[in-house]
Amino acid sequence: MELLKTNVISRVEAALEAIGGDADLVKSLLQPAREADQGDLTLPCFPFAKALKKSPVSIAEELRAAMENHESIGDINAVNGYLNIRVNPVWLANHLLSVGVDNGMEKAKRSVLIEHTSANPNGPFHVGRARNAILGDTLVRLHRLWGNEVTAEYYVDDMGKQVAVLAWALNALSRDDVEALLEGREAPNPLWASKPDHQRVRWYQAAQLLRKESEQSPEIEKAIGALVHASENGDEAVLESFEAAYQPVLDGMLATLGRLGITYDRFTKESVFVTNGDVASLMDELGALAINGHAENGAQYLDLGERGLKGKTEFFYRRGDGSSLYATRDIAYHRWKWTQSNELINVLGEDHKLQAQQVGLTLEELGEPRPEVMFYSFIKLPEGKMSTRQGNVVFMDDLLEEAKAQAANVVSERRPEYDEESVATIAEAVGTSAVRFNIVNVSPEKGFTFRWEDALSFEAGSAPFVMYSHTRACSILRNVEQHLGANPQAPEFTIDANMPDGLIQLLRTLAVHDDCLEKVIREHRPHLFAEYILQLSNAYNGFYRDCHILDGDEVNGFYFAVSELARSTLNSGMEALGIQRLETM
RNA sequence: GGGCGUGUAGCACAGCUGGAUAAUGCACCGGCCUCCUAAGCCGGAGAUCGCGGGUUCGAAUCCUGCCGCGCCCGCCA
Repeated sequence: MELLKTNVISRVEAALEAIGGDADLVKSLLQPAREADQGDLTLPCFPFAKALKKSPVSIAEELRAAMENHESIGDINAVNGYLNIRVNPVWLANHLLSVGVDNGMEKAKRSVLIEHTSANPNGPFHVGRARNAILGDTLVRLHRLWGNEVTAEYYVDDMGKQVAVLAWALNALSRDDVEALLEGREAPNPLWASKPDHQRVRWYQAAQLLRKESEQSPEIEKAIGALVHASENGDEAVLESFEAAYQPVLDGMLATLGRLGITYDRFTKESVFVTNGDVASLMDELGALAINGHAENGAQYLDLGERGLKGKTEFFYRRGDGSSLYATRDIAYHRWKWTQSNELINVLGEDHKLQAQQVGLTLEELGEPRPEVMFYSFIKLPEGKMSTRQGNVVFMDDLLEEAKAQAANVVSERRPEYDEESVATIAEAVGTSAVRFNIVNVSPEKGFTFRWEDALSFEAGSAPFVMYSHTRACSILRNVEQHLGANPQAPEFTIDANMPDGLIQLLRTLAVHDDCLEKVIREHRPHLFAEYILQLSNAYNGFYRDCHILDGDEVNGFYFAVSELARSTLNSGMEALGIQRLETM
């Protein structure tokens, strides 16, 4: 609890000095107490034992006696060698209700460019890719909650083999060809018959099969290779045909993402950096570097071993035929990004770790900073890795549809009085929120296996739990407004020093909102904020249990003010996590 | 083989810039709707923190060795 710490640190330091200890250690040692029932802040006294030649237990006791009081301090105790400080709930309530949860903290607003998703537009958005989009979008929202200006950017891979395959297939294969080739595979879901991403992926999959199995494969490879080559040399006509092939697919993917509340401020096409000459001049610059090397066929690389890269140290950026590689274009893209913003964050799968390092080291070699990266592990199916190519996927469209259907079952079971339309609205909100939450809730670097029963969990520890607490708060607001009738002014109140546990617990939870958010922003770890919002919901439920805002004819103004603060904090936190905020459910 | 990551109750997952009794959810056992939405609340049971060494007053957390799992090690994207 930074709020309490800033208020009491000088007293702790003074007390320590008074008994002869090293006060410089307090800053790093004074920390949030793990045993929450003991206090909000704790100072372990073990490190002082040697210098003072006393036991930690007696040092803690002496400190407790030497501590000068402060209005923010509720009580102080010394247990097992720890000096524990508990916040004064009345002071805290006053502070939060006048200043708000951001503690009046000085925040330097930054401008941040976050690139995420950037999936190849060759088929419907599937769950394997979802972690990137959901983590990225959540990071964008969290930065906005903190007050930063954010540009969310999608880097469109509009050249290279994947798009070339799609473009070739749409041109060379008839619908009958495609269906004949894919015979025996699972039939497409008729629900998405009119969605172009679901249609066109059939051509892509058929082409991949042909490339692998057909006897005419060499010719196909040649045709596709020619397209790739042309695109990489900036052939406008080919690039246009590529765009015609992938754009409807991308639109379909974006429709799916939109259903999850994920949107982008800008789309930047990879090919731009080829056609505008940035890539060519970049390659010239790289060629002049001291660590540049030439292969026999004229290909060029940087030897990044000199810059600390381990393993294979040669990083190729130019092919023998003079064309660029994906990573080369990525470097050009990053140089451009640095002209757009002074803070860059990329969301990347763990398979990009090596390349991100190569790109980062090369940027440094060029005198540019390297971007920050949030890496995540892939979502796998119990049967193994997902792949559009092999048709071994769970499409996000299907997951969301299933989530909605299952949520609708729950809603109509619990609220038989709701009409069909309300059920559908609630089910959509619950379904999409639950899917998002179950993905942000786990730390990105942890491997993740997709299981339907987890993705569709609607109970405590999931999005609906949070949504439910929020609707309770909304319901209270409605009831109070109704009660106040023609006189809608918020009731005046005095803060009653006699506070139930649930109330104190809620205030303490509200007080650490910004501690958590600050850390989450600094370390790119959205799951910690998801956990915080869960705690806040839980604390609200405890408050709801202990504090009746409407008691007979009376509105308890103090409780109502706390409820409203919790409601708005939940509301903004849910927005940051992409959880829908329903007023009834 | 090398690099990076990961291993915590039956399952899932938090804690990892060292600090008290390892948090939470599911599943399991028991209790709570004449009272602001029970998608909730209260209580119980369940953990050799992968294994071995080391550093420390103190190790899930740091160091080291081993084992399992994942990703990467293309003039692909």
